[in-house]
Formats: sequence, structure tokens, C-alpha cells
Amino acid sequence: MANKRQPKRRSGCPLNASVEMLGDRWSLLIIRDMMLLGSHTFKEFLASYEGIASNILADRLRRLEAYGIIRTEQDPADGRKLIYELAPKGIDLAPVLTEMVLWAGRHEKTENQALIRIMQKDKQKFIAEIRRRWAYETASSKSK
Amino acid sequence: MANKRQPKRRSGCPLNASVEMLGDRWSLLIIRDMMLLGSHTFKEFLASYEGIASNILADRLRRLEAYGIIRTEQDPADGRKLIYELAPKGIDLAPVLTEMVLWAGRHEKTENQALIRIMQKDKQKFIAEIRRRWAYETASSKSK
DNA sequence: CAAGTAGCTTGCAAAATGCAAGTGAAAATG
DNA sequence: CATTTTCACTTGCATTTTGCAAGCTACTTG
Repeated sequence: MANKRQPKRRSGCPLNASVEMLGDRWSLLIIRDMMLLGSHTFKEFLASYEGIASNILADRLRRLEAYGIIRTEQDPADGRKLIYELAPKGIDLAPVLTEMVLWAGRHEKTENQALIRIMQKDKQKFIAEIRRRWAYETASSKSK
Repeated sequence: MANKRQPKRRSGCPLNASVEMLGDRWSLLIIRDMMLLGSHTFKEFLASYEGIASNILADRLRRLEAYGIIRTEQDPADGRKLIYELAPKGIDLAPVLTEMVLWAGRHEKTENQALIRIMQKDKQKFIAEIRRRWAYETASSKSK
């Protein structure tokens, strides 16, 4: 179920591979919620401002897991809850998200100028901090 | 027609803005064709390996123009042809494309390893070269 | 043990996508 | 200079994806 084989790629181009995994209206927003807001549960993703429908969310989470971008664990404290977290492949999307945010910041009127300014100031540091935070979270969730 | 106002954004998040403009299965591939392959015409985009349908292509080109990412000119030498080129906003997508290519290169089996190696070797140089090439192309098309 | 709550699924309508076959204007060909 | 080709699309229709509202089931909480 987690490893349903994809039918096949439209082409071998690496950009096409990225687009096939991430090129829709929701996947990157889910990853943003995990990476920047620290969301971990179905309910938190559902509550995010853009308002994804629950069936679409379930589908996207399944796909992202099948691609190895996120992974799922049972919450040891609450048997109803699943904890979604970024896999290393998902954490490696930090530079992609960063560039997309910076691009929009440069060309569109958007909110969250604070985030944009932090990214502009030192992109590498920002990405390094995301990696550090996730190294910590993964370690701590394993040690529970 | 080129400036049909968007209904409204789902949210003010800069990443959401990017996703609303680029988050589909074709837009970034069209930009890739312009940026990396030097495609300029409808026919060239149609011929690209992934095989976009002509009605979808027409729609994406219209949208990308409406967003200010590409622009259109008549070919002075052939009245049937339109020349599509990247606007500055489109050229500024080079870092986004680069990171997406590098991410796929790191995590998927893809072709075009040569491109990936060039990007890995010196990302900034690669992006600078795209900018330089486009500065030249725009200048030369204007001077015709 | 009744009333939530979390994470889904289901059914159905609406929108987006894809395919094949046009169309009209402008070039190239004979 | 009439005919064929090329180019950038459009049209009609089937298929797929998305979105909305309403369940449903296994837990947990009071």
C-alpha cells in the first residue's frame, strides 16, 4: 500500500520527476505545514488556512508516503492519532520551498514578510536550521 | 485577455502564491523548455517529450503570460509565428528549477546526469549563465 | 458506558485534463 | 497564382481529478 508502484514517468527529466511528485495544488503546502509550522497530524493539516478537503488530504498523504517524502508513526500516547513526519527526502525539499517563497516574495504581494526577510538574510542558515530542528525531532520521537 | 484578474488567493502565504501559479503538471516544464532548451514557439513546446495536449498548452501559455512570467511577440519574419520568451519574473525562476532538479537528482533515478553535475558543481554560476543568456536573447530580439 | 475525537471513506457534482479532429490566416510550393 | 503546408490555436467530447458534505469506525475522555 505504501509502495504502490507508479505506472511510469512521462519522461526521465529530473524536473519532470519533481513535478510528478510535487506538481499539484496541495503537496507542497502540506510539506510547508510540516517544515515551517511543525504540523504532525491529519487534523492540523485539515485546519491549515487554505482549507484542503479531507479526502484529498488523505490521498496526498498516501502519495507523499509512497514517494518516501514523509513517513507515518502511531502516536504511542493516543491510539487514534497518527504522527506524520518528514523523511530525509522531505527535509531535502527545504531549498526548493525556500526558493519558491523567495520568488513569490520578489514578485507578488504576500504576507509573512518576516519569513521572507529571514530567508533573504541567510538562506543557508535558514535551511541548516530546518535540518537541525528535524534531526532533533526525529531523534526525540525515536527515543520515546 | 492577457490580464484576466485572478479570482483571489486561497491565502497570503508566499508559498501558496507560487503553488497557485506553478503548481500543476505542465507550467514548470514549459518554463524548463524555454530556460534550458531555448524553446520559443508553440510547436516546440508541443514537441517536447512529455507530450502536452495543444489545448492545455494554449491555456498554460495564456496563464503564464497573465502572471507576467512569460511574454509574447510576433515573429517579424513569419506572420504565423509567435515568439514566447521569459519575462524577468520567469528568469527569476532559475533557482527554483535548479533546486527541483537537484532534489530529484539526489533522490530519484533520472536521466540528464550531466545537467545535474553542472548544477551541483556551481549552482550560482549555472544560474548566472541562464541570466546572461537571457539578457543577450532579449537584447538581440529587441535589436532586430 | 455515553459522548466526543481522530482519521479517514463514500457519494455525488463540478472542474480540469486529455484526445482527436477541426479552423483560419500566413507561408511555401509548383 | 492556385494549391498545399505550416502554425497557432479551438472545439467537442470522454475521462480523470477535485471539492463538498455526510458518514463511519476505532479509539479516548468524562
